Amino acid sequence: MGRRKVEIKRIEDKNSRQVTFSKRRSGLIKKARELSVLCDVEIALVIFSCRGRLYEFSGGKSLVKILERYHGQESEASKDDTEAVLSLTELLHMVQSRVEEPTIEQLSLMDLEKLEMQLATALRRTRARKTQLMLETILFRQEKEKFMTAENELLEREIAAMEKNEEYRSEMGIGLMSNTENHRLPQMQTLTLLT
Amino acid sequence: MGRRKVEIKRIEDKNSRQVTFSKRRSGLIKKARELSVLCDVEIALVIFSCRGRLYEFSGGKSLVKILERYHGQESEASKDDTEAVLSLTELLHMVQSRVEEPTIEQLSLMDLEKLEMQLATALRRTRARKTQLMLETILFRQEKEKFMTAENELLEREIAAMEKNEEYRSEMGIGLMSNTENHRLPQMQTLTLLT
DNA sequence: CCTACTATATATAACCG
DNA sequence: TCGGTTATATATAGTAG
Repeated sequence: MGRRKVEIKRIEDKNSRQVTFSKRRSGLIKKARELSVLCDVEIALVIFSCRGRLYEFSGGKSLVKILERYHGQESEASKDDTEAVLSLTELLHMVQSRVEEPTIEQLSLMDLEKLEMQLATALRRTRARKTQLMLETILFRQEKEKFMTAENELLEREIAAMEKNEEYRSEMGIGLMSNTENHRLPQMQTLTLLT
Repeated sequence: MGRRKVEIKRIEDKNSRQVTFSKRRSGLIKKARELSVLCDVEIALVIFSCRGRLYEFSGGKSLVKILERYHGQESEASKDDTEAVLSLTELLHMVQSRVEEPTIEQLSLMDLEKLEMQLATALRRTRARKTQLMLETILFRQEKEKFMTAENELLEREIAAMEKNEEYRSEMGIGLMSNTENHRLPQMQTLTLLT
């Protein structure tokens, strides 16, 4: 639809390719909007120009909402993370707001990708850090437990030795003896139950 | 562009809305394809019909590839999860293969969403379970530590008492007397119950 | 639900400032 | 690079089968 028919193949002339891109892009977005309104359907349209910029249209709900149907409750799932976690949804919101910001409208895809990368890295680090912290805590407590167990045994042996002395010295041997089991056993039972 | 001009607002007649949807949808997809070819750009177009089906077009790379630009290394980041985690990318692959499967081409959006929900739920459960396990381990070790600290103190007191006795008896040359078990044992039981 | 047919509305290629 | 004009190509609303 123009002065002459055009073949559908890559336009080699850089200039007219850019012009055509600009015109047809707005046309496509217009038609997408019309379809979504006329037929009450959800449409997500994302266009990455080869040299940097991102254009999008989303009908009905926001692009984020529509794309969320792909993730299900991805963002819900990350709510229980200890530290604030940037979900994909939030990332999209950030990207979107940046794109819609008139003053940064010229923000290149490269910039957006850099931003993305940073956010993803931050997220990965946060999660890794959380895991590491929990592991460290567990390992530390394991070590501490080992140490205290050894200490306990030592103390108990000491007591046993003293009791031996006691017995030896007292003719009757008044009963201090069996008490070591009394606190060891509950401990063992507790361990067994909880482990 | 038809026999008469149409207002861009929701078509109330269900039948003609469906007809219009069918016609304009193919038109929109055609135009998206043309734009992507003519101008050598990547385009992702996703259409959710309100009653069930999903249509899509993606120019250049696959829809998955294009949408991946939104996630960056999201799937990379989840690799360190304990159990196998279905990334959005994998989910998209699944959805796409289902959609492209000729025999299941009639798979409804409801079915796809059910599938999604299941995957997301599984993922959420896996993560929650992992967190819970780690927390439980930490709490258990905290309690155990408290218990052992108390026990150590008691044993130390016992030793101190016995040493006192020792001294006393050494001086006076008299046999042993008090035992501290009477205090110690109830205390131990309480601790055991609390642990 | 398509397919086909038109009449008409729209989109846009080439051109211009 | 942008916005407007115009001639033409395309899309599609209404209709029938």
